[in-house]
Amino acid sequence: MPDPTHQPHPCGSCRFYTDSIWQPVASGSISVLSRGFSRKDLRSGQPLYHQNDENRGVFCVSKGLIALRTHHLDGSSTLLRLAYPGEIIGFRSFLENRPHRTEARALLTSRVCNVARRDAQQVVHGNPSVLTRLASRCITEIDRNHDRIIAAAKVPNKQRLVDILQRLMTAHGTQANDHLRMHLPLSRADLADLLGVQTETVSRLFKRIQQDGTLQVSGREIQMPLKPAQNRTATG
Amino acid sequence: MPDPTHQPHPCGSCRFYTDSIWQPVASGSISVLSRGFSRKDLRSGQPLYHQNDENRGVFCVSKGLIALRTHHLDGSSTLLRLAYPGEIIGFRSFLENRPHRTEARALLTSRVCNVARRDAQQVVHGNPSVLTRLASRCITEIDRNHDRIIAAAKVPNKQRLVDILQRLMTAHGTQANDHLRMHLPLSRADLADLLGVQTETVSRLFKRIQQDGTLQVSGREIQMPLKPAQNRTATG
DNA sequence: CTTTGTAATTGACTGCCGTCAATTTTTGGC
DNA sequence: GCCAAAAATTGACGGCAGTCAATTACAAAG
Repeated sequence: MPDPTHQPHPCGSCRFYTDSIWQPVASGSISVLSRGFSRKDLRSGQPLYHQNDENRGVFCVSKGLIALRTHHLDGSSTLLRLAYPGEIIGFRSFLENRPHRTEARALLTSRVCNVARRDAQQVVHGNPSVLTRLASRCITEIDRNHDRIIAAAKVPNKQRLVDILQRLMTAHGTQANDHLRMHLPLSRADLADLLGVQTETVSRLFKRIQQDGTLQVSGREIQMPLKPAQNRTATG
Repeated sequence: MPDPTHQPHPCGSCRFYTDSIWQPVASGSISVLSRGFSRKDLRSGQPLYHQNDENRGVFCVSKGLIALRTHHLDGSSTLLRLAYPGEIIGFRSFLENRPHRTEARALLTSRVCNVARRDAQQVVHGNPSVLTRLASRCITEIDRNHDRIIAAAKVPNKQRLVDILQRLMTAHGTQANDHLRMHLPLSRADLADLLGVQTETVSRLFKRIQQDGTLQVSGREIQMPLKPAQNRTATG
């Protein structure tokens, strides 16, 4: 921008700009935002932060897929959340000023935007609407968790696995002929941690799903018919 | 009123005052708070609000026990949360300006304080610290949900039931000799909804727990040894 | 005190999942 | 292309939970 008094909003060109937690913001805060703003590209498998790390601000997933995972004392872990593009992560430790309780790790080549902690705090203090939007994201997370608790209690594991795969397929699948294809970004162990079962069970679930004809699996390659014959869903 | 310029804080005499979301607040907001403030006593089984009801403000449990439950289309339900004294409820629909997604119902004779929606909104707008405290409660709820998701995946149902009973015992049990006693405020169906199992399973879990000697059950009367000898080996 | 409906328990049976163990397949480095 | 390590699958078996059904215990109303 030629005019330094009118810096562009760092999220201005993002496809999630309208839903950004950093928008709207007083014009004076734009420079603070820009100062703390940075992008980070992650390769698949690369960690963004570790459990117990100090918070370094709020992160926003711009591209890819991030797994939020807690490690337990017995060495096992639970995959608490898959963060899709447009979602923010690290907000709990940011708001509560505490270390991260989960590890964040890219499952795909990903891009994550960050506003450094101090600057983010300054923007929040100067713009109550940002806090309102942060609270809104917290509530979205609560709703997500409620859905998961309900699903764990009411939905058979087979269907829960299909639901996870469909969500992933929607976000990261590619259309080929009359099928959707995807290279599964999660290991069997990850899926097991997500479902709360053992990896052997995930293998058996895959076998049963495949026998139903819902989808075809070969290692991490997954293919499903375009018209979701499963479930409800209005077919044209 | 003796001195209208120095109204007392409506939560001032509450034992949870120091953790109140309505504190601290600008002195000018006290009168708004007081205007919207009300107490409500509930008998056991009495609903505070229903699923899909419009939000009427933020509620704070002062005494008793409130169950937050969602009803599903198939007629079943899930008990998403037990709200203990000091905790707030209804904050999601308040912050998001949407109908309640859960039903709130007293499981014990309870007292609930309320700040009416309009007045609560006014106080929030005038006092950013209130929003910070609300966000903090949201995060507490997220943490609770995470704990529950992890427990559902990692902890056997028998132990989960014991954990629930111990929490209830701590909050509502009475000491008698070397035992803690409690009249269970939840039905078997409620416990089943909380664990995500069937009522028959809850019955069988109770039988197994009793055989272990962890506690004694007779209908809704529960008794457990004062020294928490459960887990691991029996006491010598 | 009885009645009547609801809540809770018990039994029988089936099926899914955990566990242990043994392969087989895939992956990453050379 | 080969090798070692990791990931995934398969099999066998036991146990816990779901389901259906029947019975018993409890509680509110007359």
